[in-house]
Amino acid sequence: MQDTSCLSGSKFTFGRVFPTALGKEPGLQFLTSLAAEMKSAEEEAFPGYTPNVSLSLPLVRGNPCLASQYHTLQSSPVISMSSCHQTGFGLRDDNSHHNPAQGYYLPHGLRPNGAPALESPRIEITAYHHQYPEEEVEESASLDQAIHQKRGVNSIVTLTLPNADGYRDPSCLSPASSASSRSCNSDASSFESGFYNYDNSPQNSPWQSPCVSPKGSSSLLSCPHAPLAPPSASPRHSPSTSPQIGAQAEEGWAGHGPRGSSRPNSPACSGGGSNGCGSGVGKRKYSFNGAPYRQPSYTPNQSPTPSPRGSPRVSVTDESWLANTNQYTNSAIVAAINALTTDGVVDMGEGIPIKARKTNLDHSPTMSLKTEPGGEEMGPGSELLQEDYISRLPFKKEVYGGDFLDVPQNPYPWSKPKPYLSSLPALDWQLPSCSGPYSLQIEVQPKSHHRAHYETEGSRGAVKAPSGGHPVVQLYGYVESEPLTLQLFIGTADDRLLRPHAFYQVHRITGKTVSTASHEALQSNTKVLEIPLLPENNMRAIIDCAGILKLRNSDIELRKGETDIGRKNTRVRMVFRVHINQPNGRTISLQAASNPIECSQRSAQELPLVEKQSLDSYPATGGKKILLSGHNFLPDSKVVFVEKAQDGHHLWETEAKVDKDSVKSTALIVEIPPYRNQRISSPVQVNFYVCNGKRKRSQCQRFTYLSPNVPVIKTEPTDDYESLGCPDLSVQSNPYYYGQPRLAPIIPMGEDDSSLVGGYPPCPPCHGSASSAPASSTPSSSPTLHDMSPVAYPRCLSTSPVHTRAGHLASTIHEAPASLGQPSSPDRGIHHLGPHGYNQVYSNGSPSSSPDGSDSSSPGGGAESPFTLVPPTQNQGRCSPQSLLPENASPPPLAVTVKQEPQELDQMYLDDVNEIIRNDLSSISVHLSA
DNA sequence: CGCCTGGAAACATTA
DNA sequence: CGTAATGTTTCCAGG
Repeated sequence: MQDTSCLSGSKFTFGRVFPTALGKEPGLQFLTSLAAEMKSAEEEAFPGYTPNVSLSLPLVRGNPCLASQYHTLQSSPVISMSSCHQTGFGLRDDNSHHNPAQGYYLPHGLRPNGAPALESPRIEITAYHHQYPEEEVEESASLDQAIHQKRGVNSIVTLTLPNADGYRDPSCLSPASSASSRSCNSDASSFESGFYNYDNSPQNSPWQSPCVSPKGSSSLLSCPHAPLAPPSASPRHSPSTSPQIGAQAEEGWAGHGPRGSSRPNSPACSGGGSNGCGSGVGKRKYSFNGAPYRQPSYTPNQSPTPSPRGSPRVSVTDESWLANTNQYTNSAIVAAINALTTDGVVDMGEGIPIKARKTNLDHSPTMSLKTEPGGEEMGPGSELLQEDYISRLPFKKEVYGGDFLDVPQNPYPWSKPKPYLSSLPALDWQLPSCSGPYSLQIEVQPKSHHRAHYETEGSRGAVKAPSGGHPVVQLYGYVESEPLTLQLFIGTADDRLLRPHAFYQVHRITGKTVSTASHEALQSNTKVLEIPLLPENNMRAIIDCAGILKLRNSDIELRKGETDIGRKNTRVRMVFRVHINQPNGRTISLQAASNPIECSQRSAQELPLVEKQSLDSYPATGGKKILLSGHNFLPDSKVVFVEKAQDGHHLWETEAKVDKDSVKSTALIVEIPPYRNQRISSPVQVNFYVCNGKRKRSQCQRFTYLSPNVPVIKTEPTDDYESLGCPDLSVQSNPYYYGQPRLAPIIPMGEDDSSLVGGYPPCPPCHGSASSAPASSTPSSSPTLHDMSPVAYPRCLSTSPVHTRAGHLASTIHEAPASLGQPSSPDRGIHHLGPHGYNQVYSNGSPSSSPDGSDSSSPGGGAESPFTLVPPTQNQGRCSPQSLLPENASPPPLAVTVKQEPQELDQMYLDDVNEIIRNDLSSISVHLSA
């Protein structure tokens, strides 16, 4: 089933893009095919095409929807990506550049039409971007905001949606789910889903056709649906959320003051997963029960969260630095806006509800955005800004628009909108951690466990480092005297592409014990903590101001567009971003994600966690002992080695011998079991996990069996591997990647590869601290991903991944758009699903330079947008700079790396979740198909 | 008094 | 359908 669903999902999503690939082949083939296709596609699409960049952007836009979709897809996508990478790499050397890009692009590709997207995309994209940014709110209010957003409080209409949507939806299934959800939910989500759905469902059609077209992104807008959606959405929203208070109330859904009343059922529902929608809906309703639910906390006005408005800004400091940042960004922003406006506007207009538009219009002027004093206006002000963006952005607009409209009232001051945000890449985009001389690294990783607090609880403090201190992030290679802003948000830690976590939000911690100034902002429903990176501090920041807030599963799942399931989805990563303006007007955006952080009290106490392993590879003969370091190991813990085929099928599974005498809660010695085939000619990658019981498994860790004769590094072999069923193999020296192939792929590509990075392969795990987890690389950067687990989405991988990627891709594209031109990128995008997807688009500005600029992007384009993308090469971002270096050295291996991908291993764990998701997807897909 | 926490009861779902 | 195993969310209490 899952498979099916997945597949279907994928199809939907990007089906167009490479439907065949996805749809057709499930497992390995899937990858393989993808790769092939990718190549072909690329070729086709862009035969000559260069890479790039530009395209990507477009895609993105086009797909805002896509994004959503992909989100959903994501999981699977990953895999694809990998394949892509491989392909890319292998295949194209020529393209190599492209490849990378491709990877990134893939997503675009995802968009099926990618191409189309390209065109329009620009606009759309822009909007897209903007949207997010727009949202930002500042301050503490953020919480509220966040909440609102999530809940839709704000808005009006769809409050919810927006949030959800935000990235999430997209990711999620939205499409698929959306469909279902819609049905279920009804409108509410609709608007969001609107886009998503539209995309999705329609997508099939729509996308491809209409939407896809250029504006795809705008699709929302552009798409008739979109517009419609909004309306409907609004309604929904309204219903659900009503505006502010009302909304809250609604949101409050749950109402219940004390839990007593009833908790919302949510979670469980989610569990239901598939039903999800239906149930979800139901749930919510139930939850609504009238009770006001907790509003208290969030209610808008009140400031729900602790952070009161006041605090937010609190420190002058914050503002000041903010100001700085803004300043410089402003120009860029403005430019972007203008650009955006153009395209976006138009579309937007259509898509957007009247109200929204109005606002937009009004605001538009906004450019000033930044400014906005805000005042209470916050609502307004922020909205304004947003609106602008919104207008541009299809969905958001809608969403926000609606929200905004309603919102106006928001009492919160959120604040000031930071204009510049708007132009920034969406939070679900995958960005590299290194670009050119710059490298964003997590010098000190956060602890693997951090109990998140509920809104009903007081803060549980800032995330800490294993040493007792706090995480530390540093930007290397920046020699300017101008301070920068480090953004922090809570991202997912599953095997899908990194994206904002729907069930967790960063929580700003203030107080005498906090030495780092921070400021909250909202970006597409995701709270973003902005921390100053000062030259005087060597561009290093101690993150002692960030806690993690847990949102109730039921609340989130009820959202219209939300497709993710909260149950057992308790791992997160801290995601850091920095945007560096370049003299040429472009902006380089870097991202680094931390190792996974388990946020559930119970899971943290019971689930085994492998942070380090003394050996990552060994000859197939096995027999050697490995020391595993981590937590929650028990005398009866078991270590299971598994090998899965690309399609997720188990090829081999065996329990390794554990030295029970040496077992400690934090260490365990296991003997490497002999591989099933002692005559492998190339490295075979397998996974292993620690199991304390049926439902208590650690995430999968990677391990590579080497050919007795061959050295590890080999390259490629993909095929072989594939045949074996092994996902990756090799190369990886990095142990951890697993996660997502994406990483690997990385590639240099980039647009230019230029970037340096490109050259490098993905960075391995560099994380600074890395020590701990293996960090896999996650897409984002981080290494860590590991398997966290759970999340499983495994099976779907194939499918899902797609989605995801798409999403990412999209994102990538966005940036690109700006710079790159649309064109090419798009194409590529399409092709490349690339796992990498990430890479981004941005990359180079070159693009911008080039062509795109003009064209394409108009919207946000390059010019406008400030950023350029970076090339990410490594998309993964993660690379740690340092690591990178090394790796670079080893680059070759890289290639290899790419292959890998996916590991679906984890999936097993995830299964629960995955299944659910799948089910949802399947249903969705079904709908779609229908 | 308020922030942090660790623990755990009360609920909810899933097996 | 009842029960056990799991998970989530809300409370409590101590530092």
